Amino acid sequence: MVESKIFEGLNPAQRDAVRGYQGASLIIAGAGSGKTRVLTSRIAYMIEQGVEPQQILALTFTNKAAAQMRERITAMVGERSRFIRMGTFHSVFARILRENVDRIGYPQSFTIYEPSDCRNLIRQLLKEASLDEDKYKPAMILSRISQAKNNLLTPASYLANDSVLAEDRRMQIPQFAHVYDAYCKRCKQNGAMDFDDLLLQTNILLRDAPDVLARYQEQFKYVLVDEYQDTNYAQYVIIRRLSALHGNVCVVGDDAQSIYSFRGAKIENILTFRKDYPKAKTFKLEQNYRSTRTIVDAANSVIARNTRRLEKECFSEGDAGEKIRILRAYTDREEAEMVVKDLRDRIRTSGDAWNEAAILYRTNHQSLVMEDALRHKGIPYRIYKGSSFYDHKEIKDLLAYIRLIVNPLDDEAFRRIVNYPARGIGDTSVERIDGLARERGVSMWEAVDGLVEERVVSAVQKAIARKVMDFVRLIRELSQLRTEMGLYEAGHEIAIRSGILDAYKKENTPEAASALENIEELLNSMQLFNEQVEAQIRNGERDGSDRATLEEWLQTVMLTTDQDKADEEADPNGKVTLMTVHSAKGLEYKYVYIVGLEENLFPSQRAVETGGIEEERRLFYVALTRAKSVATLSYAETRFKWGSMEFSRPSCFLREIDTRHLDITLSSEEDEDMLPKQTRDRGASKPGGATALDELRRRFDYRFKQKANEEPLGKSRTLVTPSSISPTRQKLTAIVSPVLQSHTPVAESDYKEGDVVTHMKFGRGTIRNIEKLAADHKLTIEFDDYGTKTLLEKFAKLVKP
DNA sequence: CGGCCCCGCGTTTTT
DNA sequence: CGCGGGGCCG
Repeated sequence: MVESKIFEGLNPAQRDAVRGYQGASLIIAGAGSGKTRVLTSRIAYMIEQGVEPQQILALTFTNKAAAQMRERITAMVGERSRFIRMGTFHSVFARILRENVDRIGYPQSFTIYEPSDCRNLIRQLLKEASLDEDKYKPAMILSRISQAKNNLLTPASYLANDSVLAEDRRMQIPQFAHVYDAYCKRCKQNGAMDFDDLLLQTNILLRDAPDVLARYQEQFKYVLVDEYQDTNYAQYVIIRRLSALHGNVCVVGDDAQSIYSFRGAKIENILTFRKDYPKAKTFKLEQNYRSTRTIVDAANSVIARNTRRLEKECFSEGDAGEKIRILRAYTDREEAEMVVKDLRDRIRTSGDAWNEAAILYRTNHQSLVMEDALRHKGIPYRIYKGSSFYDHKEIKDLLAYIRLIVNPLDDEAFRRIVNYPARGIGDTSVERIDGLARERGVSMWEAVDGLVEERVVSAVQKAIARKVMDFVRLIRELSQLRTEMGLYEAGHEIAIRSGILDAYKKENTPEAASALENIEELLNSMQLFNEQVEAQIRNGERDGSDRATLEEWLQTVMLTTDQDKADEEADPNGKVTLMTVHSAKGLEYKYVYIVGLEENLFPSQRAVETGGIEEERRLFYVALTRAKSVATLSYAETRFKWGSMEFSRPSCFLREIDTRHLDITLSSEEDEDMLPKQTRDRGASKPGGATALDELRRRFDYRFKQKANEEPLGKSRTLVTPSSISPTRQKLTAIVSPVLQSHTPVAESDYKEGDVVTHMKFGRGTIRNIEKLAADHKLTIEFDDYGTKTLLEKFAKLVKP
């Protein structure tokens, strides 16, 4: 039998995974193992074998992944791919919900709450219940609600669950269950679902409407799931339910890359898949086509320390490549300079474009120092940040108009725009409308009628009632006009008649200009959406009477982030990419810098405290495996945290990399002590030869005495900048020395309590406290003009007057 | 009713 | 340090 072209260029393991599409399958796909290729080839092969595209349901986590997959499948099987039901969990089930939502008591025109709506609603409810926001922190309530929904705990089941209730009491939020209950009731009353509802309500629908379940079970003969390691319980149950009839469920993922537990992802789903589906076939994609052997082996040596793993042995058949270097810096600023210098040298000598390099960090704020350093050297960069466009106020406002037009029950939208732009309806009036709504158990929109019906109305109240009615009329008119004109035209009209466009046009600021641009972009997306729908109609994929609607566009917009369009800019040489490790998942760069490898940062303190070190290690694994040719790691020994200097110790992950893959540039005698310790106790020093301690002294001497000697004693103590360090010395810094920190004796401080000193910036001050630290003294100084500050003696540049 | 100031707080975030 | 929210004042 002639094998299909689909199999060309696939290795045996990949071929097996493509071919075995009947029944349940687990495809364990290591980093860079061609996962997407296998998944898309499998779908293409299924279609080639006669499976109807409509019978295939393929679920992803991002729109980008879905689009990419569809594109690749189209390349293999052509336009038939359009009929595959493929998209994100949220978008696919939002659509299914929309078609059946009457079965679970929501209006067909339900809108989707974005996180800030949810938070506002929670604040509202806390106020109504007279609960203290200091104890019931909205963010915490929100995440707990999210957790409950992800675990399919409805308010009713929550109230019946002693263990979660006990947990609430322990967390000092005994009333949480009632807040949760009120939240769900209010959402339903408002005809609104949050992101988590899209999964929870889908479960409720499939549970309570057996005919609906049966219909989709029959339709989706094949269910495929990408990034299975990141699915939560709600998603897990949906998958189980939908595939129960045919049993053709294929999940693809990598347990080693499960990094979203904080959002409810359950690594158990992939770990125990074979128990859930005992007849499942397992395929392992273990060959890494992305990275050098060094990188793959180094990553393996780290992840091997995790206990909760699926058995697999990833390997690369590429070059050994360069060893991994570790840059050690004294401060976060110096770290940035070293990284940027190294990066620049790398690009210059290789002739590669800037966009071959990425700087990855654990937390977003770490980008700031990196940006400074890049700007300073004039290197083009871009920050890949996960903000959606509805983070912008102007977008939220315009969307609120559209939401209210689509679904007048949406109180959060109502509240947001009833007086925006200002039309003389103040807080008091809004609260009155809200009061009426609560009293009658209806939405604010419906309660407005009550406002005018009120028997006793003063002149003022009459005036306000008139203003509110004007607003209501405006929304009604806008709602009317969307049936009369095209999508884009309606959107434009809404932007004008709401007054939003005017408000920004009047304001002659750069911010206003950017707001107008964003609005324009949003309107353009309507145009684009409309064109897409028109094309579908022309292709016969869609009924001619079924034109693009505002509802449909809105739903798409609410479930889209602008991640993918931030991709490439016109710059021929590209830009260096800066992003969090989380955002980097799925991406790859020739040169990867992982910065801030320090205890309490990466791994994060929280993770260590809550026993989440394994996930943190997976995160590091993800970071490392982004690199194609060269991975460079860095850490700083001190770092600015919330305005003050903090000491940091090298990350345990640095010590977990098999030293064979590290570039250690020290002489052998020093190696013994300077190497990351994998077995030895920290701080133990070897008899004879140079000890770690000696080395540390030498370095400090070098760094601080040298400078001090050049200048009049006691005048100032400057930190040596990387550029002033000799090349050989710089190599010296390229090692890990986790052993040293806490055992360094410190010379007495040059100061004593009560000393009066002068600081460059803060002026005159008095030393109030001196705290002895590992390698320095922490001075608490009360400045005459700047209040009390904590400074490090080494860096403070103090002068005795 | 809106603007300004001060206080508190501060992982990661595909939807 | 930098942002957002709430409170207070004009």
